[in-house]
Amino acid sequence: MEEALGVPARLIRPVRHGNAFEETIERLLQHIKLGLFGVGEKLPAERELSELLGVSRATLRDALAELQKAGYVEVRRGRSGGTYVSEGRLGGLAGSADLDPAEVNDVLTFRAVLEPAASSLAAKAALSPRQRRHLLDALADVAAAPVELYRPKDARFHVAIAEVSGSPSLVAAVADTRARVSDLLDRIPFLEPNLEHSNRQHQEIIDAILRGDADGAYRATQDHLQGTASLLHGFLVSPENSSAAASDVP
Amino acid sequence: MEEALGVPARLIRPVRHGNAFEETIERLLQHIKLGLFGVGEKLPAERELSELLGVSRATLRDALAELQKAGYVEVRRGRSGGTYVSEGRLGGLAGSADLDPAEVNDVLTFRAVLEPAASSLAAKAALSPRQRRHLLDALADVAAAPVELYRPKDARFHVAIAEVSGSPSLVAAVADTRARVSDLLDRIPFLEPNLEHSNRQHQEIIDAILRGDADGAYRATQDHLQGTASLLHGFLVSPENSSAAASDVP
DNA sequence: TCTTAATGGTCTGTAATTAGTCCAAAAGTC
DNA sequence: GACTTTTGGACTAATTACAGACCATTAAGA
Repeated sequence: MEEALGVPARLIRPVRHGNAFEETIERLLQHIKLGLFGVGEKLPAERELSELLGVSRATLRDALAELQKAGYVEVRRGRSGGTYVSEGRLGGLAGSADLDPAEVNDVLTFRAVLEPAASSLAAKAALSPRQRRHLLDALADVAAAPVELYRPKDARFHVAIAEVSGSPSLVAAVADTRARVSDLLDRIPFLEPNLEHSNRQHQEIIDAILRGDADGAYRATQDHLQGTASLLHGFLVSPENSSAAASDVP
Repeated sequence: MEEALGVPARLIRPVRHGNAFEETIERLLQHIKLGLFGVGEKLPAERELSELLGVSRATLRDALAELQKAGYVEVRRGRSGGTYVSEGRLGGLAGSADLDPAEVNDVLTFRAVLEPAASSLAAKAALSPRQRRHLLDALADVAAAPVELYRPKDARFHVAIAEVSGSPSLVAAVADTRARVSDLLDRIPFLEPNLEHSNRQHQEIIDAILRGDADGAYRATQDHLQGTASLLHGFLVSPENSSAAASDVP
């Protein structure tokens, strides 16, 4: 695992991860899967969305056409038409497929760094009434979600916490990492999650944040992540792979 | 600051930040400024580098030509020729220029999340002799650096800590954030940094990591970041901008 | 010394991407 | 019902980016 420490090649990452078309599809899919655009809701208009994504309308349209063909969205034209997120079609096909241990460790470690910190920052921030409302809305939303919509609502909830932490970079990192975890979860057989337990933990996190208890929020979030971490680690056979990933960070 | 909470538009980021040419220049510059390629050292060969950066050789060459024109690198042809990092020309022109308070807060907050966590993870990991050596080398390197080379060596040191933390994503995030801080520092008048104090803190961090003291490493890193944070905050006039940024995360 | 290998330098054809314009449908507004 | 606005749909020309082949230069190695 540890070849070439310090050799620049190890630290040089690709500037681009595929062409604009592919990256746009991936980004849109990420937003849909993370519940950023709820089922049945409308995406921004093409002209606006292409602007937001920093991509030409032509490229965006190619990507949207692909998503439409795959059944993720429906497109209607005319005034108050637009691109609408389809029902169903969430959470991929629970095919097995091999988890890359390095990817699992990386994403779980990184997430264990980001999310508890986000909760802690949220607790320390002087939250406006709007922000409190936002958190409570997200909490209620995930608590009310049926099992098949749980994952996106859950993701949306955790991103909401990052949103009130005051750092856009942190929000982006949390969203990216959630998407990566989601992709990993799509690759393992579906296990009925313990929604009640999860919701209780969500409540704890929010309670701690709203009463300004940074340490409590940090620890509650840490505990909450543990479940997914163990689940994913359980699907890595080799006992060598466990390492310190997803363990706590003070 | 808090308009449109939860509205998707806020969470949609550009897929690309400019064209491939610009992104490549920026990335190379980042690597040079962060001391990834030391002064006088040779960058990987064009064919290899273009592969690593995921960009065509033509585009990479355009970018290198630009860097050459700006005096950052020198190019020699023939066998064992290549692209060499020039002396001098580091650390931009200490022009004043306006700091964007949002950017300052974002980057300092994010960094305060990432770096202490990286140190803590490094302390918890079972470090191989090579990894310990890598850390000690980086430490010695920064301690021996003359003032004009301090910034890149310092950055390299902190990236080295992230490298042994076991999460490539964390390494990338730390490197990116360091680069952003560096850009901000370039925009304020040069203040002679207290190198001795900084080096003592580096030593403390490494000591804690090597003896496996995660909490100690976390706190030492937190303290170390405080200096830069105060410095940058000092250049933001409005008292409203301080917020919780760069404060500690449990 | 001669050969070879590693490197940057140059060119060409193709594909992806963009910006811009105009068209067509649907729904609101008067 | 006629007009206007908002939306997706379709085309074009220009630019950017790419892959690949080939040339030129230099130093290492036989």
